[in-house]
Amino acid sequence: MNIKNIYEKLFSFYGDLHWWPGDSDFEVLIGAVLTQNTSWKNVEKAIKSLKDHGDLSMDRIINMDEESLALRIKSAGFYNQKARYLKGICKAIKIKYDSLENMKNNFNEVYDFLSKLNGIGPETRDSILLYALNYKTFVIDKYTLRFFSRLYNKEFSYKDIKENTERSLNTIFELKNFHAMIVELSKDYCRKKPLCIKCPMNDICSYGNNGAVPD
DNA sequence: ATCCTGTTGG
DNA sequence: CCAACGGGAT
Repeated sequence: MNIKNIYEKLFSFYGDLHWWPGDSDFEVLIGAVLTQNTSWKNVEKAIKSLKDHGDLSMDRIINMDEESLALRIKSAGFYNQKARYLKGICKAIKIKYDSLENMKNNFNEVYDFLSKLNGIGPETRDSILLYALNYKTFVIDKYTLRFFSRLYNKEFSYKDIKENTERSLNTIFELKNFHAMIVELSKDYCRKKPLCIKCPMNDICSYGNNGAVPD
């Protein structure tokens, strides 16, 4: 079973999940930070709150004082540090690139740039690269590692899965939708306490076939 | 290993 | 009531 087959099997169950919703690349970037350890519903509220009081632009985040920004994004949790992160990230982008459009032509440089920013770890970085900047890169989160380790009954590294997936899937759409489908599967079935019996991947999963699981 | 924190679902 | 949440920093 290779990555492409896993993708197809998931796709026949979930189809196109339309990730990531957002009216602009910048909104996607903001959402990537806001959603850290937070459900997407609460991020939507935060973004709506921002939009209700002005347009969502880099300059506005930079010029907004940190406390009122924190208040606007309160529903997303961790609002003090996220407000600080967002301002710092926007300032750094403004200084080095001026706009997100100017970040779309140099993967290695942008990858290193994002990696150094406070508030952007591996998953947020990869999400921004894939969903906001449209680079052909795969997002690995803790769901992805758990999913693959159960599927093959083997521990994989971040690099293992990332390189293998980027080799096997050819389009940006597939990379976007693969991550989306793994997240949905992990919330619906491949949870910490998994629901293997009803899981659409059960018949090819080593963990599901050993299945010490509820009905 | 702990802190950051509001919201929702079971 | 508690667990979980498209994590990251120290």
